[in-house]
This record gives sequence, C-alpha cells and structure tokens, in this order.
Amino acid sequence: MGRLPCCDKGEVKKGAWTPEEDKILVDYITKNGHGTWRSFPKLAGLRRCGKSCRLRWTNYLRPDIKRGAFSYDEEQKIFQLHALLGNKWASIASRLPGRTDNEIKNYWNSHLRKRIPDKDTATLQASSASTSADIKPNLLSTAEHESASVEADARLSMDPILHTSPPGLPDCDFFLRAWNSEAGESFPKAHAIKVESDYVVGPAFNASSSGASVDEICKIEAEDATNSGSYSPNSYKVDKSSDITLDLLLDFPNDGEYLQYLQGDPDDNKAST
DNA sequence: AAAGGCGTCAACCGCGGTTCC
DNA sequence: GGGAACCGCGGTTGACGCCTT
Repeated sequence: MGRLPCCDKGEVKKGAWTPEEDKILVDYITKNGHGTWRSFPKLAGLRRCGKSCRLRWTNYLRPDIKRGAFSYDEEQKIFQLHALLGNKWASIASRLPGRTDNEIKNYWNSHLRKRIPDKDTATLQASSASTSADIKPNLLSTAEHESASVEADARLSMDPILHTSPPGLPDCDFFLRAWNSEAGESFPKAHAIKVESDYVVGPAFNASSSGASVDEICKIEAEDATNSGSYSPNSYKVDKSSDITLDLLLDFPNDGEYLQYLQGDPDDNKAST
C-alpha cells in the first residue's frame, strides 16, 4: 500500500509562481497564518499543491528571508558547518539567519563545492580505502559521508565516554576536547593545512578510535532535534556546551589559511564582499 | 547572428519522521 | 499500539539566461 498523493495532480498548477499567486499567498498568510498546508490552497484560493505553497513561502516569500549574494562570513560558516554536518542543509540554514536550506544547498552545489581542491578528493579516496575508522567526514562524498555517519552513530552508541560530559567540566575543556578530536582536526586538513607534530591527541580521544567528530555532529544534531522537540531519549544528552562548542569552532581565528579555498575564486569573493 | 553548451536556481518529488486519532 | 495524515528534508529536475564557438 503506497502513500496517498498529497494532492490531485490533475487539479493543481505546477511550475513557476506568478506575482499574482505570490500576492494571494502572502496576503492570506499575513491575515490568517498558513494553518495546515494541505488545506491551505483551498482556503487561500490557490490552484497549487500544499507542499508547493509551503515551499514557496519558506524558501522565497517569508519576510525574514535575506536575498542577495552570500557574504564572506556566510561562506566561511557554510564551509565549517558542512565540514561538521555534511549535507544537513536545514541544520546549516538554522545557523545562518535569513538563509534557507534550499538556497544554501544550491549555493553549495553551484559555487562552493567546486572550490574544494581536487587533491582533497584524492586524499579522501586514499583514506577511505585504508580504514573506515579513519574516515574524515569533511572530506567525504555525500554517499560516503552518510554511510560514515551511520557507522559513527553505531560507534557512538557503544562508546560511553562520548555520552557524558564530565560533571563540572568547563566549556573550554569541552572545546579543547572537540578541537583535539577529529572534528577539530578536520578543519586544518580540510584546507590542506599541514599540521605539525606538536598536534596533541588525548589518550581518551585518539582520533582513529573515538569518532569524536561524530561526537560533534551528534551534539549539533541533538541540539537541532531538541529544538524541534523530537530527539530520542537514548540519544546524546545535550547541554548548553554543545552550542558553545560549535560557536567556538566557528569562531576559531581564521588567519587566512584555514579557509584557503574561500579565496579560490576571486570573482565569487568580489561578489560577496 | 544563431546554435549549442553550461551554470544557476526555483520548484518538484519521494521518503522518513512525527503527530494525531 | 497501529495506521493515517501531515510536515520537513535532501536529492533531482527543468527552465532560463549567459557564454562560447
């Protein structure tokens, strides 16, 4: 038994929205709110699928949407968040006020992805061929990233040390933990920065065995899930430090090296400044 | 000037997760 | 507890404009 179609395909209009339709949609939502999207088109007098209305509103017509070129800061954040989260566009969008997941996804696919050097791809293939435990999420293709995430989730669930934040541990320790982990390590590597031998990995967070990058990913996802009230009770226990940790990672001083490929395309940078 | 290629982005589709009854 | 309804997400498609030949 398949899922019922969300609307009668014969009845609804498809394709680009006209200014008139936009106006009807905006006017109705302004006055009444959208209610349930399924019934919205009928109530508003639009010959559109409810999903289509929702998409048009959330991706284009919402008043808080910021249009126009992405700033350098925004690009920087997208790179960093993508390194942590992979193709979790909604999660990334939630940290970029005024930007939608669709917009970020398109921008990534058309502008940012091509700035990642080919040699990273080569590194990726070499590393993924060696051992799955050494997988670096930020270097993975989408499919590899997804499978790595699944595997990492499984590892996480078996690694009690990743489930608990030591009582009374200051946030800076959390940050150090994160930075010394694979997630922190991934930033320089993602940008082809050579990390010197004084790079320290604590015994409990050996990068090849702890999957601490997943720690980061799970914390952020847990936070997102918590925000939407949908996180399962046996998932990572979230506390305030997750947000602080991510912010610290995002705010880590960029001396121009870490995001080298942001400067890869002068034309794009010109547009974003 | 015209045709074809390419890049961008709005919109669609299908699926998984959540909520409600 | 189970199923239907609904929502939201990520991947994909298609239209359109620009560029190159």
